[in-house]
Amino acid sequence: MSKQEQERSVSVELPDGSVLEFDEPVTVEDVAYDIGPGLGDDCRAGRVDGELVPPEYEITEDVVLEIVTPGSDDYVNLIRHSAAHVFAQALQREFPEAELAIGPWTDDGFYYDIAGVDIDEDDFAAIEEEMAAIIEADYDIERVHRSREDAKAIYEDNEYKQDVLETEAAGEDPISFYQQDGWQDLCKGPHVESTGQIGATKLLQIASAHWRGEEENEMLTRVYGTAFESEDELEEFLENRQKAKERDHRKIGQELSLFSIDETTGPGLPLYHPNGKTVLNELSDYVADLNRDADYREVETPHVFRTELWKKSGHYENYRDDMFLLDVNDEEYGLKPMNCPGHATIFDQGQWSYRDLPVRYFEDGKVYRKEQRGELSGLSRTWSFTIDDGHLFVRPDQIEDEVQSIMDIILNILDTFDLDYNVQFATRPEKSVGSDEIWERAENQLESVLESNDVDYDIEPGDGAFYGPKIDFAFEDALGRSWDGPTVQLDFNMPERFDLSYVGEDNEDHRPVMIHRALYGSYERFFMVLTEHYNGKFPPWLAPEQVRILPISDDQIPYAKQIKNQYLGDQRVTIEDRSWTVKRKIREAHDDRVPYMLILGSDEEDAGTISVRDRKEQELNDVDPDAFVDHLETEVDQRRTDVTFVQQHGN
RNA sequence: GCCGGUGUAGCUCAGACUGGCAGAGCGAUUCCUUCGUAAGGAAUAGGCCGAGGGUUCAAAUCCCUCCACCGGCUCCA
Repeated sequence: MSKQEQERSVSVELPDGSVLEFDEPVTVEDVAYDIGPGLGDDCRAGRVDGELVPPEYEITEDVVLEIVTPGSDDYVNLIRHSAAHVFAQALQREFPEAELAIGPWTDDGFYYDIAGVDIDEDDFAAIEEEMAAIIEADYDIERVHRSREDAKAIYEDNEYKQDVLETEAAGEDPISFYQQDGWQDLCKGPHVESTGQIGATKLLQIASAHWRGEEENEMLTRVYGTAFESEDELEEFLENRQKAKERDHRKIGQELSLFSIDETTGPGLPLYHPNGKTVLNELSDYVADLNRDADYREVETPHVFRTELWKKSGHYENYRDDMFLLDVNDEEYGLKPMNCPGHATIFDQGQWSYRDLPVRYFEDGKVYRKEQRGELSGLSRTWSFTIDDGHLFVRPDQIEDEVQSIMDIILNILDTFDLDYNVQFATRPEKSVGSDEIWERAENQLESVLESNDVDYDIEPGDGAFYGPKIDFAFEDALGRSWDGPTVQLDFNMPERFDLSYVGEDNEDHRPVMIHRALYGSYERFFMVLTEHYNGKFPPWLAPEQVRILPISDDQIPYAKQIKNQYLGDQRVTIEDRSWTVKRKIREAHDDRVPYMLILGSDEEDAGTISVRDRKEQELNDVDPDAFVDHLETEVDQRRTDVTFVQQHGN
């Protein structure tokens, strides 16, 4: 290192905002010791400008630094990274022929991609036993550097590690390795100091992945696992994981008879049962109200069109392989994969003045897309689904206002359902139509709305639709997988293709801009998200069965009918008339997640009252039926999430 | 589409490795019970063991092909 460089100084900003100045060279560990000797001793890694690095990492420019110590949030990532190594070592003890690819930590654990070995989950026990032995032995985990030449020799027979040497580690010499107990792995760290510091670890599942995530590359075996500082945290994680599985919409969908997908009727083609359709209808009514309030006009288009339409729109060119095509009298038709070309055609039937715009259409439009077979899954990925699809035809000067008002509706909806979400702003993809100027303009307009609404969002470069940039709202399912929901997409392309126009103030023809927007996204997916979000306990306004009346004995069935007819004509109410014990009736109602049970015995009948029990196991006796009905109607009208009658009317 | 796993009663699952009468619990039906807060009792019915082909004296079980589902990867207008 030259003198000149040594004299250079770097500034290091710490999480509390303070800034320290150092002369180069300085490492993460040096900084830690500079702050305090205790911190220096505890320093296990650093997060430098967002990236996790080992203590020896040399800081060569101004950075933001967080010191990682046992107990800090990042420390679990070191544990998981080291657990991945322990797994790999254990694997190779059991299966010496196993070839290692890469083994990073993830949000909730780690994985290791391996090749050359045929294992399944039955092998986990043996490998975990070996892992436990390695952890028990508490081997030191040491970072060593080997020459590029040595590294190449070590991985002579491992094409994956060679690939890593040529890519991630390109230009590096020496190469960073970590070793424990004589076993080593090419790795840039960071890790914990010894295998004994891995508090608890478990292998979770076996899967597969293409090398480097490229479809043309070969398939590797991927073993997922997790690790924590303590056994308790692992237990908690496993419990949560189990609970999440219980919330799976496919399971709840069957339990509550919401929907089914039948092998005979076809894959990815959901059949909605009465209970599911009730929820869908409520959802549809809700957005129909919002749409009418925002001056949308409802339209309807058929499920099948001539493919001429998609040749015109450009979808045919891009997606014909994923469309369901039909031969009708030697003409090609296809099930519609999108609603927008139909809506554009409707717009094109009219003559429009600049004063008529924006024109806003909406339709609950069922579309059909032949998704990859391996992707079909419950309601999250289907061949047929319904989009609450809106298309706006606007003047260029109206874009921002319109996108803003769509934003308002979406944020309002998300609030109604109390949903967590992530927002992505997706920009121009490689395969796209439209000029540079058009794209830039569209992207700027969307981003400006995001900024002015103070929405947190990630930019996804190149992830936009082929016709325009978009804003996507994504939800996570019970298993942590992310799915797109609401969306706003600008489209400067389709108006061109359909030669849409309006007459401007200047009496000349002008090109409108099209905005595609969905509030739920697809009903299927949104239904899935809600089912899992509520764990099947739908808010009263959505619940397929809002009230179940439980007569104590058959003698009260007439009274039950009377209560239902007299007070609950507008609600979804059933009477449990099976000759079961009361205990059994209550248990069943809880299992069915019915918001409210009305329990009617001779006491209630004599007094003309009801006993109300809610699904939160709260109960109130001697209730005036009118008071209950009023409350329920309010909960439904206000689309409240919680059932609150008992706590609000109890003592 | 790719890799791996799994398909047995309405549901959850045993049986499969090692071929030899297709099972359990829940649910359903019928009867008894009429019940006061999370499963009352008894009996009965219920199956092309995903589909097709093969091996075998004999196939839920072994082999092949296909279909569907599950997990992951890739894709996703």
